[in-house]
Amino acid sequence: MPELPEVESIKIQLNKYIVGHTIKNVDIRYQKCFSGNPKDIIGGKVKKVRRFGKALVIDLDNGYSLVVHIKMTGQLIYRGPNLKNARTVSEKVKGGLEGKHTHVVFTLDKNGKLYYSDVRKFGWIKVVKTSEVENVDFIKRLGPEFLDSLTLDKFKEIVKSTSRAIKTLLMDQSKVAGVGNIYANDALFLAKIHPEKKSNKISDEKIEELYKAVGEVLKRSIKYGGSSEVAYVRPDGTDGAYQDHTLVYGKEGEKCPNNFGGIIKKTRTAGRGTYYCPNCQKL
DNA sequence: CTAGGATCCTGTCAGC
DNA sequence: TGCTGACAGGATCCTA
Repeated sequence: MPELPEVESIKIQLNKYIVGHTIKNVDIRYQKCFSGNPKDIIGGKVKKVRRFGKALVIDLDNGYSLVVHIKMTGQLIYRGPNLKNARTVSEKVKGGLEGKHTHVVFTLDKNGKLYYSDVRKFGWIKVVKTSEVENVDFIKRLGPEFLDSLTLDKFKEIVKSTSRAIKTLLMDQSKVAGVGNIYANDALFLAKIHPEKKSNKISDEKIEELYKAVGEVLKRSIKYGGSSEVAYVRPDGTDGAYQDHTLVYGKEGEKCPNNFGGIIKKTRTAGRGTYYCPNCQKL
């Protein structure tokens, strides 16, 4: 699922492809995913793309911004002059770029296009004034960013402040921004902490290990271009590769990568699939 | 404060 | 083959 590394990968590519393009037209085919006035962005030239947790912000030079949350199955795909030798679009783009899951098409100048598609329709796009981006509900509620503003001390404070299961805490965007299911599972495995462990019962040493583990897992995935487990693709239309390098996520019944004989187990916590090695991650 | 469930949505897959 | 039901999941909201 798109989490911090996936959205970061999209951000990196969009900064390469759409910056400098002017938005000529917006074709909204599924109203529900779009809010704000589309007219406000027409004529705006893309200045920069930013990321807040799992949300993307496309800043224009006319004082407006697009805030995009792709949730699980949203896709942003660019076609145009900045993408030389356009690659074949991944088969994960169901129905293709002009298929029934394409909900918004931005026509850019110089024959560019930005397609937004989303099979499950959970994602959204909002037009807001750039000065108001930080007041968008989702962004306003975000906790500190891993790999950025979240220091070890701050992380310790957050973890010690609650008795909730550590995995649930890691995925709570208001506590820590950007971590979702895949990376919570893998980081807890790397730090050898049981997903159901009560946060305030974790030792300082273990919290530090976890802090490093999350950072490591996120950075590794960014290097792989994100994880194309279900629907994630990059704006050039290609898949990321982290899904081939997960530690425990999606590996129910397989041997634990530490090779001490453990078999990866799958359970559910807070309604989410949870994978761990009962040998390495004791409660 | 916490956990748990329902909600949004549709493709996929197991089971009959 | 074709239908049905369960499942997946990020974030939010509601109830207990």
